[in-house]
Amino acid sequence: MVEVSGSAASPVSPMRDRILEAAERVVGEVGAARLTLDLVAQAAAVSKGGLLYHFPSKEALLNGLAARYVESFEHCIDSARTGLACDAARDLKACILGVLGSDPRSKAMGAALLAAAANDPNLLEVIRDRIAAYSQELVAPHINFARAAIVSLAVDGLKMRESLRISSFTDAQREQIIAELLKLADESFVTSA
Amino acid sequence: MVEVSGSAASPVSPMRDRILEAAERVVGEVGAARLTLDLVAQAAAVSKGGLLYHFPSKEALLNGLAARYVESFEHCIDSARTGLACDAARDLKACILGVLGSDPRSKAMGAALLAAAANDPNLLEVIRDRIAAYSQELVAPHINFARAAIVSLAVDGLKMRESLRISSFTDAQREQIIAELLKLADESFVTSA
DNA sequence: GGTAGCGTACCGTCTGGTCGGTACAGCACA
DNA sequence: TGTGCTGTACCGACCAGACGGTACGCTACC
Repeated sequence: MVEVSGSAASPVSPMRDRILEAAERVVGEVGAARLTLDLVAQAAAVSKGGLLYHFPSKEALLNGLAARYVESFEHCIDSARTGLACDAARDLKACILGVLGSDPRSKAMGAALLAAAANDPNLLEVIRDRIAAYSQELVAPHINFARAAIVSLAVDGLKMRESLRISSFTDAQREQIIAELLKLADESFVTSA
Repeated sequence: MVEVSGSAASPVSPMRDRILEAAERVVGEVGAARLTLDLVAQAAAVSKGGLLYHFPSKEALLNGLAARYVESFEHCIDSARTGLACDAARDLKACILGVLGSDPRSKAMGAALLAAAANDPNLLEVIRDRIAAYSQELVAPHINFARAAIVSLAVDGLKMRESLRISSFTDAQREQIIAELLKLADESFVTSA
């Protein structure tokens, strides 16, 4: 798809990223159903031809959005993990802080998910796989499964509400919730016996 | 929007409901962005003219979907509340059981929300208001706010995952989670002091 | 005959995608 | 050094079909 190396080792083309960012903006503003190639092209300050050069079809663009969504999450979680102590609840805590850590871009990322889901439910398979993998990690002898699952579900729920802009928590309440989530994460790992 | 009363006091017309149900099915199958009037009409076994008689525009149809979504939730929660003891955590528990109580229809309801959000973000205002009202109830002197919020967020998260069909929990795991949620709901109300 | 409820045919616009063309950078070669 | 060739990146006009919405007809019922 991309040359592995060469003279121009550009990180997957700046124009591609510009288009994806523009697409996220458009989705956030006019809704996923009104996401048109013309609108995206306009928002990215590129011609429709130029857009279609990088994304041969609308489906390709949506795939790009979905992929970017997943990658962004992975990256946020990974970078959150590096700053955490190596206790048992580390991964779960990284999830909390990574997902809810306010990446300015992430506001629009939820819209990307929405766009993908709206246009083609099959695009959700990437996310389904990812969630299945994470859920699997919650099943272990020393973990209170249900409690850990609730933490991860609450993270999802809050993230989703914020993406759809239907959350009504104040910043202070949000902080409280995150703190409580971290506490619950720890509690999920205390040996019950 | 709807006549308050009149000769034909039919419970908002069976055809209307048939159309809305069909719309939910279509959204679930082909995605919110491909929700077309023709497709809905076909799924409801009605002509396009008939559809447009009940919903003068696509926006009206989407409004109907959003309203149905909210009403369905209210109804589920209310009916769940009647079967619960009158303790402090009653409302929160009703939320858990009402929302997650497997209403066969509710699978498609999330898709309706999605459709509304995708086509017109403003349609989410109804839901935003509703959530704000519920969130407000969580702020009270005898409630552990953060914990109660987490319960409600986890309910949302699970509901959302199931609506988008990206949940990977087994039935047994789901039961476990619901049981734990109920436990957490109770814990939210124990007097800390 | 008037109206509610629904069907059918049709229209204008929007939209995804195609296609021919342009600008330019690198490169070989004389 | 200049000249022609080639591939990349991008532009913009255009088209065919899809889609929302309109106009109008039909039937049953009062």
